Amino acid sequence: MAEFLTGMKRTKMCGLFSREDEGLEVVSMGFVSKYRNLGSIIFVDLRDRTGIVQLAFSNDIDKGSFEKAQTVRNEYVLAIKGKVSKRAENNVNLRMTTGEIEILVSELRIISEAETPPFNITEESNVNEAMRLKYRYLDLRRASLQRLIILRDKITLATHNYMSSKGFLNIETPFLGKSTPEGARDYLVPSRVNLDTFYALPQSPQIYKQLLMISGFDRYYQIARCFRDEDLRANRQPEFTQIDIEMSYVDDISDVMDIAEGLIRNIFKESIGLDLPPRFRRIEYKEAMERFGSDKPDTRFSLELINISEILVNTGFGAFEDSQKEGYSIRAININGAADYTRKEIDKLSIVAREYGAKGVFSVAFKKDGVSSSLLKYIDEEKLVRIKNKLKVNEGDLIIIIADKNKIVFDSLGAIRLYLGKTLGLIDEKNYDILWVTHFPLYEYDEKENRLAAMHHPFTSPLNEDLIYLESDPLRVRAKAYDLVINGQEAGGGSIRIHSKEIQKKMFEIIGLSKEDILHKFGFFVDAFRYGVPPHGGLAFGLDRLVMLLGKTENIKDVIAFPKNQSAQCLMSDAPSTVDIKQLKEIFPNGKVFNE
RNA sequence: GGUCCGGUAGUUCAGUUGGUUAGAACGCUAGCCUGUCACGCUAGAGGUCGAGGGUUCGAACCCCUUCCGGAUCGCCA
Repeated sequence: MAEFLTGMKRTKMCGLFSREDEGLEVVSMGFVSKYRNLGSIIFVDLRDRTGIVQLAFSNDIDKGSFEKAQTVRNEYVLAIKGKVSKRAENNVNLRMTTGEIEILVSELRIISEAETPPFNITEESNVNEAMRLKYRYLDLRRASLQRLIILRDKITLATHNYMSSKGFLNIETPFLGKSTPEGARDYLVPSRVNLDTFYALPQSPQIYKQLLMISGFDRYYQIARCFRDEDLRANRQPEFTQIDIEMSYVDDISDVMDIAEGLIRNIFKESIGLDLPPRFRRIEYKEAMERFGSDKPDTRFSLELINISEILVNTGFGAFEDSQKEGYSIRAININGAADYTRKEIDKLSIVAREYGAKGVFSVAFKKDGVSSSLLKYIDEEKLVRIKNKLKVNEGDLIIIIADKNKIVFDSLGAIRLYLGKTLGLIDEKNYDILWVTHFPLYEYDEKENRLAAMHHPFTSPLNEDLIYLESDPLRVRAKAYDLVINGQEAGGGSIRIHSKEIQKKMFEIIGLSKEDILHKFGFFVDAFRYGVPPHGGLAFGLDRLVMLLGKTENIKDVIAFPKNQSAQCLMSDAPSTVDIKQLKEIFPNGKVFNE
């Protein structure tokens, strides 16, 4: 039978006991983490979120609690009264922070019994993720997960403190909003009061925060939940959290980046005690793509891409012929000391490349006894020397070449670079590599829709000096946009926004929105621009990704208390689920869900 | 939507050129044990081999279908 706490007040949490408590009468509470019955003495590891303390029960200390302790099992919830005692020297456990003491129990209350859990709640247990998600509340008892949830709290607290200290107001924006089907799919919520109409859950508070600037709040931030109905990944959930920031009277990207740097520095300091440099490196988008094949480069290792189009043009080799065309190129990386790679190892790189649309890779191995490559027929000695010089090749090196459209070359060679960085152990996992990527293109070409699309979002301001190309050569226009990249992951990004109604109108036109589209989707937003708009800008950090980076985990589920699985289901509560027909009839009384 | 990997005891896994009664570790139950901390020792319980169909004298193993999970590409303004 479960007992009550009545009269017992906890004096200290389990993991906080130390030698200084020796001799004190204490009250402690927690879960049974481990139970060791040695016959005439019983040890229990009592666990709470701060750690573990060892309890000792024996006839010599208290007969009643000793007998009761014999019925205790793992995961029981206990409350105990006892005396902190220093352990004999040969019984000290140096692996526990509380290992120098134990509590000799004089009163035991079994507050709650527990059935045997469906899996072992230990750090070593390596359990199927579906099982862990079904019993999420048990999985969360593990210290390694609690550590991440606690880290998340430190990060949000550091955020609130810093933003408040810089004069930013924490303002909430609606969950129930208007569907704006640019970009990701919206989660829709039917309205019962207004038949046949729908709210959409926000993909981000973007429009609201810009309206807050138009309202004159000047500096806003919010730790905001966002929703996107897209397919999931190891680092993507249908609902996720952003640290969302917007500020007025800014024009230059540095105005926002300075605040963001301060925030990130404060977060690192407060959460893991790490001092970051006073300035983060900056690299322009074009350079990031050319050197690393990525707009979120992992610069913890080199292995950079080199453009060799110029050398291999006019070789007469079919696969290289396109490289003369606009938007095509031939690029290579030099893998030091890899000349003796087997066919299989090179094939593996080819497979990586093909995932990103490349047809395959060409290799040139500079072996001791000569150069080996399927391209030798097409490359004469002079070209070979030029390649060697450009890629700084030494004997024993292997170069990998990809020729295709720029996007494919960057994506596939960039992926090979990352693959090699990981598998060859070129990455120092202890370090944090932080940099800004700036000067993104304002537009990209959407081949499927056959139109221009905003690379960031359609409220992003063009660079002043590129405004002249807005109509004549829009793909040449760069944006006042910036991404913060940490260890090759996009931690956050933002931009200076358009504050001119003329440019905003032009922007909508260029991405192919008709007058009706603009009115229907963004009418209220365009209206607001008629009544005075302070120049403004901001950015958003992915909170979940920040916790992942600082907590050194690769799985976003580890940093969210109750995450969804890859099919966007909650295996614990079984959401989403069908609903009662009564509920449906209230929302769709005519049985009409859509008309075409 | 495509591709790849996986599903055997409560958990993590082993197990096929198709052949008696499907194993191990941890966990669980019972007994013993006064210094354990991955306690130890002894004994025991526990399985529709994801599901359905097929091939075969015989299927965890081979074939087909299907369900479930994970990774990844597309997608994620």
